[in-house]
Amino acid sequence: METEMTCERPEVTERIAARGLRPTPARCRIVTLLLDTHEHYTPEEMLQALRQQGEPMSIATLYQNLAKLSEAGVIGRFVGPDGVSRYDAVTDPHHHLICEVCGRMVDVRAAGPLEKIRPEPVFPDDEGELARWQVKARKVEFTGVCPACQARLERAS
Amino acid sequence: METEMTCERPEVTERIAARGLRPTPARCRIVTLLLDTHEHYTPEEMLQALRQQGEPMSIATLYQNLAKLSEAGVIGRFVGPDGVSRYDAVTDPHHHLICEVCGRMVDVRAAGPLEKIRPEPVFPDDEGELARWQVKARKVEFTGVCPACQARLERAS
DNA sequence: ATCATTGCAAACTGTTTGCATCAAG
DNA sequence: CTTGATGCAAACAGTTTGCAATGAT
Repeated sequence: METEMTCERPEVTERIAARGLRPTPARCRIVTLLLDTHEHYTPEEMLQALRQQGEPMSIATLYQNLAKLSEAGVIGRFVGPDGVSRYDAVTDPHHHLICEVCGRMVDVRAAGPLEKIRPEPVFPDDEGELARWQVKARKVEFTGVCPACQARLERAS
Repeated sequence: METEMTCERPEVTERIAARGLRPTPARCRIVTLLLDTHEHYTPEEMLQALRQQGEPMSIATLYQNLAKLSEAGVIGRFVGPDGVSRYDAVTDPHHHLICEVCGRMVDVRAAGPLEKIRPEPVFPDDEGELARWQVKARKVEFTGVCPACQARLERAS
């Protein structure tokens, strides 16, 4: 039972250390997993993935480290439409494209005049107040049908 | 202990019945609350609001009815950034403007060439697959600072 | 020696379900 | 009389925390 003291990959070690966290084995495994896939894992899914790699981890340790890593900006975190936290390796602001059939989600950038999109009131009474908001950012959630589901739907029709 | 058999307001009764649900007292109170405010209530907040109006309700009844009402399209539902469900009276597709300081959220429409905003890959490997997605909708989450928080921040500086 | 990390178990929060009671069609 | 609504209590799922053992500096 040898204990690996740092990550195998210097890339990972550096990424963690750069944010002032110690690159412990648990953290390295988490970050490596996220970097190698472009998945948006829930904690539970990560646990399974790590278990399959023969590198299991306590659920408490996982949650503790996910919190630290995401607070430090080493990994990204958001809450899915089902209310469950999800984590990914992309920390820069980005957007999501979600398949309305299977729920799959891919990271995307938004091309086009995003800054030109402005909020306007749904309720007329909000008009005045809305004008005094300072709008700083826009995040777009694209929904549609992924290629795999399009094929499946066609076949079924 | 008289039992009100339908809503006081025909508007509310109709809205519920139009979707094939019986306008029971509990449902009427929920829908009335959402129509009268433009809040995005969590179930817990609704419970408090109803209690203050002297019309409390069992938490189970509340959850059961929120599920039915939102599935039937009588009310809108979404999951907030904290992972907690929130409900509002707006069922048409719309967008949100969120204060990054206090978390307040208002319903907005998106003005501008929203259809012109298109997803493009973050990872080059996704390029080919991304082109084959069928993009159907875009939802924008605006973030910024609300007038009240702007004032508070100014005062503090 | 000190401080951070790990991980088990227990606590907590938001949500759902089983079931008995009550009201409506 | 049959079906649906209510509400209490128990069950659940995701997440957090207390704490003791372990490992790193």
